[in-house]
Amino acid sequence: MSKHTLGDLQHAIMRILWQNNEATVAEVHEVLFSERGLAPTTIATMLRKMEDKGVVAHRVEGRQFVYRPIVSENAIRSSMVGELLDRLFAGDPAALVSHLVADREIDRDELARLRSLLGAEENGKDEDR
Amino acid sequence: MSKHTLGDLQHAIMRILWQNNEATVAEVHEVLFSERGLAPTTIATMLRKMEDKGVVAHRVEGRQFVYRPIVSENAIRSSMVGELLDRLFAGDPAALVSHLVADREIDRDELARLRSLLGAEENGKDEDR
DNA sequence: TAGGTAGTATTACCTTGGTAGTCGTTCGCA
DNA sequence: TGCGAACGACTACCAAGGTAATACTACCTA
Repeated sequence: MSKHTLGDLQHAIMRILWQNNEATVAEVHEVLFSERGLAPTTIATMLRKMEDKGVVAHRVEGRQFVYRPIVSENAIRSSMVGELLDRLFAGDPAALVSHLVADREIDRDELARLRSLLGAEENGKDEDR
Repeated sequence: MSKHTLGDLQHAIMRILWQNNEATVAEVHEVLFSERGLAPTTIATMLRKMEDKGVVAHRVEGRQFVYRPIVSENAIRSSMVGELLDRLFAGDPAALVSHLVADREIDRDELARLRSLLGAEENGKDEDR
């Protein structure tokens, strides 16, 4: 059941890898440098730690490491949402949704979209989880 | 805007305080000892750290400290759900709900409840935020 | 072929959550 | 009236996320 929880930076890195399928340290750094001015070694260190954790893997190309994600965005979402669900809402997803609504995180028109979304789910989609 | 994120133990402690309005270290320990066999000093230390963070406060009664929560469960939920929303769903609550549905975290009958819930929200509740 | 450079490896440090032992004080009871 | 129990204060560690300087290595070029 994995239990892959990612920190903020780790998630930012994953987002880049998910988008590009794979990326060198330099490529990841380029994005994260302009976004938050991080040093290249920070990215490299983080990627190594993430490889230890088993969320990414790398192959060597010339003298560069090309990293790729080995857990899907959906799997991460599932485990992190599941954890939040257990911690904050005693595992009850409906309670989470009702919080969203009560908290006005979801506004009028979003509600409409949601309602129709909830109306149309006979699609037995499995995804990779 | 607070940004009060709680760890697992911290949250477990808060749950007790929210339920009882206030509690001594011994009282919190009693619950958490039977649940996870923690030492009393662990609870005391955690409570002190939490007071530093500003999520609880204490008053002295005899030689005991009586702690009370100073942030509401709703405030914690808001900040933690908000953070997850930003991290995992680019701040889009509808995307979170749709993940819940797609992931089968929400089943048939829950969907029904939800749908009616989404139908009835003219309650301009403010809560304490 | 020597030197600069690109790029990874090592090492280090800070913070926060979690866990708990030991220390010091004080209160109540024998 | 002295001693043990109760209880908070201090101190100490570990893990993980985050951040980065420094060290090392190998390649490319003048």
